[in-house]
This record gives sequence, C-alpha cells and structure tokens, in this order.
Amino acid sequence: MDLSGLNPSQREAVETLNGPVLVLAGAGTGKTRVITYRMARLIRAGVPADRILSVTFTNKAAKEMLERTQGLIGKSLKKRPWISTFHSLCVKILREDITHLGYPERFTIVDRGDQESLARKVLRDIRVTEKSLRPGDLLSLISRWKSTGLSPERVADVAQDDKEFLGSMGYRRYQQSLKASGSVDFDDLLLLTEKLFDGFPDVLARHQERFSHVQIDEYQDTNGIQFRLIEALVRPHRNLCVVGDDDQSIYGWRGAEVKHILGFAHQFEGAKVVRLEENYRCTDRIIDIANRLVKHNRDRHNKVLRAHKAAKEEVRFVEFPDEQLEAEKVVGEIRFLHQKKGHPLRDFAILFRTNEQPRLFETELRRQQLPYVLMGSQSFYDRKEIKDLLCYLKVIWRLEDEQSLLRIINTPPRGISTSATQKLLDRAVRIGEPIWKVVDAAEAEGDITPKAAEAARRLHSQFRRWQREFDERPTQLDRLVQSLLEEIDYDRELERQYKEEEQQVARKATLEDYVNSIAEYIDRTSEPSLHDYLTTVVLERRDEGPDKEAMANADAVKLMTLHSAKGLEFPRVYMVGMEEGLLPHKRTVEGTEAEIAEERRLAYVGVTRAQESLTLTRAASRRKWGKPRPSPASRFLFEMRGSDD
DNA sequence: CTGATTGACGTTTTT
DNA sequence: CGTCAATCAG
Repeated sequence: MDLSGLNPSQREAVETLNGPVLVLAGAGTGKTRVITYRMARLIRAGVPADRILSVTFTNKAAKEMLERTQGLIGKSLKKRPWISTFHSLCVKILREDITHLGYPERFTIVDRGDQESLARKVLRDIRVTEKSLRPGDLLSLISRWKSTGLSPERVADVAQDDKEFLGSMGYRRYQQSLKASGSVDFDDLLLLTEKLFDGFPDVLARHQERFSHVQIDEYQDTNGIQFRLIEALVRPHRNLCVVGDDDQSIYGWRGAEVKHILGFAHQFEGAKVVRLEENYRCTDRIIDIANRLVKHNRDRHNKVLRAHKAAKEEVRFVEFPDEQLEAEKVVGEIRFLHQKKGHPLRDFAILFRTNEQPRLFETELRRQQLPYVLMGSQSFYDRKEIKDLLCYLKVIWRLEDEQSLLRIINTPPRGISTSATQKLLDRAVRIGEPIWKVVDAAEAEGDITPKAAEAARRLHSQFRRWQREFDERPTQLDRLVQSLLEEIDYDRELERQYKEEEQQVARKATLEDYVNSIAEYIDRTSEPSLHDYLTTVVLERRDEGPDKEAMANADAVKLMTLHSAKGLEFPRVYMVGMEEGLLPHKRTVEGTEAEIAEERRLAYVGVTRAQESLTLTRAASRRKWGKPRPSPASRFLFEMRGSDD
C-alpha cells in the first residue's frame, strides 16, 4: 500500500494499527485522509473489512468516506467496513434488541417537528405557560439531560432553578408519552443503546466481538453517552483511533465535551498522540488570522498550524452601511468574479451564524440570477404533502403509530370527523388499546356514527393490506407508494386544498419528485426496507431534496451556517454578519466566558474553510423587527487583526 | 367547518 | 418585519 503521499505524522497515525491513538488534527491537515488510509491499511493488513467501524459526524461524511476508502483499496470489497454516524449505528444495534427494553420491535423515530408538538402538548398538560418555559427550551433541557445519561426519575434532584424544575416534570411526562407510543427521539437512540449495553452483557459482548478496530472522526464533538458507548465497545481490545481538533469543538450546547479530547491520553493509558499541524488547505494569510484568533482561547491543546500555501490575495475586512447593501455587494462581487474573471460558481460559499441571515442573500442571488443552494434547510420534507405521505408510511410500518395516524385519519376526507376522532382517541387512551380496537365499542355505545365506524374499519383493512404489500415487496417501495397515492386519490385532495392551478401543479410535481427520491433510495441501498427508509429520512441530513442534490453538485453558490460548514472547504469564502450579537451571538454575549470561547471556535471554523480567498463583512446597522439598529463590529474582528491584544 | 383577520411575540447552532 | 396561533365571521 502506497503511503508516499502522506507526511511523516500522517503516516505515523496511519500505521499505528493497534492500541489507543489520539490524532490531534488542526483544520485542513488531512484528517479525513488519515482515517481513510488507515481503514485501507487495516484491510490490507488482513483485518476483515466488516470488523472495522468508523464513526463520522454526518451521514454525508460517511458516504464520502466509504467511497474514498473503496477507491484506495482499488478493487471492490466483498465486505464493507461499517461507516456511519453514532445515531445510525445505534439504530442498527437497537433494531436487533430494543424489545429487551420494553419497546416494540417496530419503533419509530420522531423528527424535530413531532418533538416540538409533543413538547407543546406536555407543557399544556402540566399547565406550564409558554412564558415560564418554551417548548424549545424544554427540548434542549431534555436533550442535555439525556446526553449526560440522566433518567427522568433522577432529574428532579439535580434541577437548579425554577426552569429546570418545571423542565424535570416535563421531561418525565415527555418520556412517558414517547415510550407509550413506541417512539424514540434522537437522544433516545444513544440512551437506549447504553441501557442495552449496561443491562444485557451478552448483547454488549456480541457487539464487542463484531468490531475489532474502531475510529472516530470529529472526536471533539462527542458527548458523554457517545464516549461511554465507544469505551464499552472497545474495552476488550482498545483498538481505538480518534481524530479531532479541540479548536473546532462547536457543539458544546448539545452536550459535547471538549474534555474528552483533552483528556483522551488520560482515559486511555498508553495512548499514542500524533499531532497534525501542516495545513494544506488555506493560504498563509488565512492561517495567520486563524491562529491569532484562536490564541484568545484558554483550555486548549497548544498547536500552531503551519501553512503550505502562499497567499495571492489578502484577507479582506469590509464594512457596509446596512445588511441590504451587504447582501447586494457580496452577491454583486460574486457575479463579477464569475462573469468577468471566470471563477466557477461552485467556488463560492457564503457563511453565516443564524438561519435567518440568508434570506436577503437569497433574494439578491435570485435578483441577479445566480444559481445557489441553501444547505441545511429541510424545506422539502417540511412540505405538507410530503409530511402526509410520510405519516401514511409510518402507519403502514406500525399500525399502532397513533401520532401519525391522527394526522392523516381524515386526509383525504373519508367521513371520520374530528369529533369522532377525538372520541376514538379518548376511548383508546382510557382502556389502553390501539384506536383500531375500540371502533366497534365506540359505535355500539353511540360515541360515533355508524358511517364513521364503517370508514374507520375500511381504513384499517386498507392499512393492513398495505402493510402486507410493503412487507412482501420492500424493493418496490417507490411503486407501492405510487399506487398508494392513486388509491387514496391524493391528487384530488390537492385539487380540493389548493384552488389555484399553479399551486396544484407545483404540489403534484413535489410528490412526483418525492416518489423519484424513493426510487433513488432503493438504488443506492443494498437492503432497502420500509423501516430502513423511514430511519434514513429522519436521520440523514435532509438538505438533499431531489432538486438540491443535483444543484449542490452542479455549479452554484453555496449558502450555509457555520455549523453546517464544518468539515467542508471552498476556494472563496464570505463570512457575513461579523457583528456583536450575531457572532458572538447575543445569547452568549450575556453568558459565560466558555460560551464566548465556543463562538470564537465557530469563527475559527469559518475562517479555516477558505482555501484561497476570505472576505469578512459586517453591516454597521441591521434591521430588527422593522427598525434599524446600530450593530457594532464583532470582537473577533479585532482579535484577528490586532497584532497583539 | 373553512377561510380570513387580528394580535402577540420573537432572536442560535443540529444528529 | 414575519410568523403563527387564536379568534371571528361567513
């Protein structure tokens, strides 16, 4: 195997195959290369591919890594290495044994939207007004507790203030209703896997045997549970290689703890530590300001990136009177560079802190007729018709999934009114049976009309038939969905809902795209199934609506948050909105030093995305709720520029 | 039961 | 300035 393309440090990381290894890899130092070469090396050394596990941060990264590794090996592999995110890995583990924990074999994963409405309902149930605790706050509390492994029962003792106390009651109720409906949220995937490992040693042993070598990318972003899961998995052999950069830890708010990467050598005694400090991505000017910026953080591994590329352009700091002009001029410059200087559009990225910022840029890009992709927005799966269809699929997967059933029980209208639905639901909850089972009794006791009862029974038998069909022909998912749509005559429903012809056409086109995306899913999946599909849709970054994936590969300006830019690189980067209150964000300015440090790392991540050209812009005044307000320059700008502070 | 209008209210990041 | 939920009129 040819390792001549690697520098000595990279080679050392690749060739230390056994025992714990910590690779401290700065931005742009080739850490993904190290992991892929390492996997190829392991396979060449005779380790069966399917005993290698590599954990990535996103599913997209996993996909890329698999392709690259296969490229290195040259020939196609009979067995594939396991490359996936923590969450997808846990789904696979749970799928085999979740029944041990009292969950149904056919569990469903709730997505963000479901989670929010559940949180809202929980708060209503325990009579907490949104003023004292917002649904979003409840969810982030729950997520934080779950990521430290705290169960609802123990949380009340730990609550530190009123909000947390209310939150602890909410948590208990939230968890009860999730479990009662046989659903798990993102954090449960990890939490339940840990429970499984703790409570069932034989299950753990099975998985320990399954993997002989484990690698983790973006190690700085692992949280407590993830750390414990991995620690348990590698306990017998300790063949663990983690790769990360403490300066790029930007998920502290989600429970990620830098201490795992800072303390790795301590946790895993005898660990080999390799530093990668040769940066091949950015010009020296860019590395300069990145180093200067991050020096302001304490509590970090001391590394200094060395650039290998001389700059042709200076880093630019530009100020505009307001955010409108910021968008106009940035887009104008991109258009100029593209049309007059021949820079392809795919070279450009506009990075920002919040999801509200891109709006103006989108308008401007459209006005100046430049193709663009807004990454990370999940608008495609948020469309009503797609959601409806997904709910059909979820009910087909598990007939008892009432949350999903409620959404579509009368869409299209089939004579089951909201009041009848309510009656059925009440009864079902009261006696603890699925809705389907209480229809006859409800009819007999006059709760619902015979017509509604008949409709419900008909729907039930339809669902049972669909379930059979989907179970029997998993490889024809797309065609089954297509015929499902025809059977329920969803087209007519669209015509009913939307009066304008234009709307109807657009919505129908969306559905068509959607069916096509299922076909694509089948093509790229070795063992397609309804369950696998549903988890994929929920877990994968869904920015790749069918049209978007094409756009992303095509020539288009990319717009994304700093968070979603992690791990990517672009020749020409614009970091916009470099203002106090935006970056660092207002909420952290009022917070602790540690939170500011995380914002600084976020800025660092942004800066180090740029390969050739970096432009940092800010608006002197920014509109907030209609009124313009002065917006002071971000402190990070001074830190980057100032020779010393 | 649908559709339109009003009014309160809000600021982060995502697997 | 937008969004979204609650409210009201048809």
